[in-house]
Amino acid sequence: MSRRRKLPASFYRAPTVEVARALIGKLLVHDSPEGRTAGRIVETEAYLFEGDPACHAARGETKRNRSMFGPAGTAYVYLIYGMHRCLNVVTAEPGVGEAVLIRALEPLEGVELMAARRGTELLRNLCSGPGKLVQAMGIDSEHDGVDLRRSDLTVWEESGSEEPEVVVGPRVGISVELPLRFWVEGSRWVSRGGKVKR
DNA sequence: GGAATGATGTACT
DNA sequence: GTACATCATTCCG
Repeated sequence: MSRRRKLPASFYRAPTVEVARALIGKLLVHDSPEGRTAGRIVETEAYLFEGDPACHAARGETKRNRSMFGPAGTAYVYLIYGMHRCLNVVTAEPGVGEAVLIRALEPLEGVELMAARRGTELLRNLCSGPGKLVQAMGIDSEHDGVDLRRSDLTVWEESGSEEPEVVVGPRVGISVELPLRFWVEGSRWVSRGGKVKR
């Protein structure tokens, strides 16, 4: 039987690319009044302050990206395309302005609650995209700026769980071609309908 | 004050 | 594969 341990603060302070890679296989858990939902992270993307124009923090601190400049282990939640929200994990030292976008989860707990929130029965459509997983997990703008170690939204690692095989490729929807996207090789839970390009 | 834009998802061909 | 819904933030004037 595997045991769960909350990720220590030092985990998030590592270089952003390392954190993005290491977050694959970890567990995202949300305890909401409706119940608990949890999933295994299978896809992430790193956003760097240096040389990465696609990073929200690239042009300095604004009202929206304020939490990206907070301490490592802070959640950064923002609205995209006027209708979807995305969840990021702030990394590195405070003030650096780097983060990891959580792009897809393998649903583990509270699957029925996820399905109700998403309005679909199809398991593969619950968390296979940044906007989808935010909706399925019941995350909203209230979670922008919360501490992922001391709030209802937390990240865990499982002792004894096998290390997934992680592969790297270019990010999705970004014109800047950098190998900053990480996902589990062959996973059916990743975004883009599982059709991954390397 | 106003217009352009986007780290997406869904529906439809 | 392609169209488009929809709005907070950003940037320009």
